[in-house]
Amino acid sequence: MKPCAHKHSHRRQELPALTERLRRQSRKITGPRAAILEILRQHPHPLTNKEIFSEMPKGSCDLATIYRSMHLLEKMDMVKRFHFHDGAARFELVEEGDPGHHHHLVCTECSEAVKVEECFPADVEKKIAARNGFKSVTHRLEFFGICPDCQK
Amino acid sequence: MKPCAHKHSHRRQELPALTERLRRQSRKITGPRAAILEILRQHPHPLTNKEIFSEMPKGSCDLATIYRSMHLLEKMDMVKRFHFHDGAARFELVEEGDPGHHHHLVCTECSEAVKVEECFPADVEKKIAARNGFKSVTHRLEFFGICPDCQK
DNA sequence: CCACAAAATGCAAACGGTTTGCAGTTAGGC
DNA sequence: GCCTAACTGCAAACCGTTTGCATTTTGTGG
Repeated sequence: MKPCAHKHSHRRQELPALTERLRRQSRKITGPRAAILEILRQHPHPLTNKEIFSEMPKGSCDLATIYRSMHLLEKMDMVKRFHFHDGAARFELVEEGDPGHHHHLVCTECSEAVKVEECFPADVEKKIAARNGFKSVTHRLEFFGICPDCQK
Repeated sequence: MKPCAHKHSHRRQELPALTERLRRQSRKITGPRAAILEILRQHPHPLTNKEIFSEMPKGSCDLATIYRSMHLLEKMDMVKRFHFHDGAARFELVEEGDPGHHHHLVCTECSEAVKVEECFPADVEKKIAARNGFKSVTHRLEFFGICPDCQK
């Protein structure tokens, strides 16, 4: 079987490589954390804490632990947090070194999300920042619509 | 005194014109609603429900009433709802007929927001929608950074 | 001008996502 | 294997928001 060659092949990070990053910061590799990372690895789409929770062998860890883990992983730049239309935060694994900045096209009916490669023009963003004297400017951009399945 | 001639003069809608829109849909002009509209008129920036609440003569209405009013006004396209970095929804008055689609540059420290005229290129958005078979696609875009005051 | 129904309000309880304090558990460097 | 920093479960609290219900108000049509 050939190595994966998708359009935008994010060759999936191995679990050991991920736990290695934890160890490097003297954070512990615990059951819950390994499970969370494995679930994120297997779902290349943004997941809510609840979704992660329900993917885990039931009773294997507390929801609060997931919330805490996601904060940790976020601070370590191992996951990126996204906000869609509903109130719940969603998380995606991020390649090491990769800023993980990208956007999604999200279905407002079923919350299905597809990655969008296009981004807001950097030079325009710079101009907006400069014009207003703001520093460290980024943006949050998501597209919303009705996906093919939900159009029926 | 000359009529206002700001850079982006949104000549402010008169209160009677606003209440007229309510009446047209056989909604009632109540104390709370008039107060809310007046407060929005005087603050050309997105306000949270709590902010609106605290601008009102204290005890003059319940927070729940504001939440309900904002839903009504939103459904009537009289206000637009925005989401910044913190969890709270914010609202801005919208000119009649105007879709009210625009963006903001928001300070992550103090939540000050300035309107941004630039928008994501419509043709690119169309392409993204078409490529994925999505219908009725819009976007949500906000810029975040540190405002001049908070840089010190 | 009044009566009346539809619309709107206050209050308090409940909600969903998220955070936190605390006491007990565990990973992993020594 | 020991010991401590790191982590966990549990339950309570938090924050923005929504809702049910009994009561009040608006403005219409008579």
